Amino acid sequence: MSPRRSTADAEHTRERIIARAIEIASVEGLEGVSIGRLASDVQMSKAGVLGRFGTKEALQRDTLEAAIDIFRAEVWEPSLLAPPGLRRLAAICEHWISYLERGVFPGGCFLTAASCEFDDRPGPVHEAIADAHRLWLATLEAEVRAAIDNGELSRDYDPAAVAFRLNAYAMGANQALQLLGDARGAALAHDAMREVLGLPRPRRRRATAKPRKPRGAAAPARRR
Amino acid sequence: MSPRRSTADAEHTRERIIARAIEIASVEGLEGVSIGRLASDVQMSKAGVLGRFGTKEALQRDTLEAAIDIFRAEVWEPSLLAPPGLRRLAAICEHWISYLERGVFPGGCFLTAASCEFDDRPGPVHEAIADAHRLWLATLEAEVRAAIDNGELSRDYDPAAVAFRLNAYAMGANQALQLLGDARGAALAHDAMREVLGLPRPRRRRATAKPRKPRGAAAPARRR
DNA sequence: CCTACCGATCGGTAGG
DNA sequence: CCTACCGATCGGTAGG
Repeated sequence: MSPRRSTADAEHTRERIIARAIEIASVEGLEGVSIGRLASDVQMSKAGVLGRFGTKEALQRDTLEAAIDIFRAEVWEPSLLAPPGLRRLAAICEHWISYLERGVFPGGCFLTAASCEFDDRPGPVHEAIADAHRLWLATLEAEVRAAIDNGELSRDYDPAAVAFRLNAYAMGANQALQLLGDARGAALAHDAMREVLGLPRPRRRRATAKPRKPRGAAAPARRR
Repeated sequence: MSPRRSTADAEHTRERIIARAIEIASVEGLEGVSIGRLASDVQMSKAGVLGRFGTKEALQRDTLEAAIDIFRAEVWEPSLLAPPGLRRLAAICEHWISYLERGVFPGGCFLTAASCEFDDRPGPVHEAIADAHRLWLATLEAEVRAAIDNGELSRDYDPAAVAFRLNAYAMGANQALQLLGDARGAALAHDAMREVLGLPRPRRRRATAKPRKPRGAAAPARRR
């Protein structure tokens, strides 16, 4: 056999395990990923699966990390094509809504689900989720500050308030789409995100059939 | 023994089981409520616990229903003292934030947790959660319509958009408080809720130490 | 990576 | 409401 075969195969096997774990966890939760079921799904023995990670908790951490990588690749990285500040924030919102609408994870936003599941369970998985969330909020806040420095947003805007609201709208959209199966959630969140950023409403998306009024003024998330 | 004793005891026992199930479920999720653990916690046999409900799923439904009753008693019922429309909406927001801040459930908002846990698991528990969420959104929308009819809000306000945003802010506050342990989430949500309703900022709550600017204009959640 | 196994716990049932 | 039990599955280990 080729000298690299076992290493390459091992990496491939690991990726297959993680990919399946992400699918299961996005629907059943990270705690719902059981080693026996995972082994049967990827046609391996339990010991074979567990051997890659050591413990279930390590498997959960690696699964979470891979899911965060997907979120980053879907929402953050494509937004780097836009310049820092308001245009990048607008790009993030577009990609974020698209990520939720397309159902990148079968069970809806993985990070929201993991956040709810582990918000009161102490331990390394909780810490990893909280760190990822804090990092994302800080990233959004940094872009708001850049927009202020660019003169695109008034100095009255509070970066923490804007980040809080954008994140809240994304969670609301995820709930509408996943729990209620209500596609209007994406448009409601999209409108709200653009309003928080003081951006005009874009060409109409699929939304309610209600009569439209002229658009309102931007909604400032001001400092207190 | 008194003729009513067994019935009263049975009811009391049932309440003890449900009360414990709510505590467990708010931290570990509804799926994390196991009959054996519940039995041990309330000092009964597994068969004794299960006999009350028949199946685990029925126990989950009854636990959910009891949690919804608590939410209603904490947030909705005290708001009925305010007249329909804007003043009732303001009261709902106050009680909602207070409910989240006080940690009425040990694991944070039970309904948000259950919504995340069951958003992609079909079945009667999913339906019960979705029904409860739809009812709550419809309740908020009805109050927005009343506020419009009262002339307290402009006809440009979209009731569905307002309800969506209020709910999103509550979820954001819950995440900040539970996942991050960040008490500022309550003030951020409170400010955002009042802004959506066009209400002035109230006397300062415990919030950030940042310098304050004069308050901004109300944030209209207008029809498209 | 495998087979074979560990003790613990799961939801649920039989029989009283 | 109890004891006693069912088959299934859990996370994890021994030994190779």
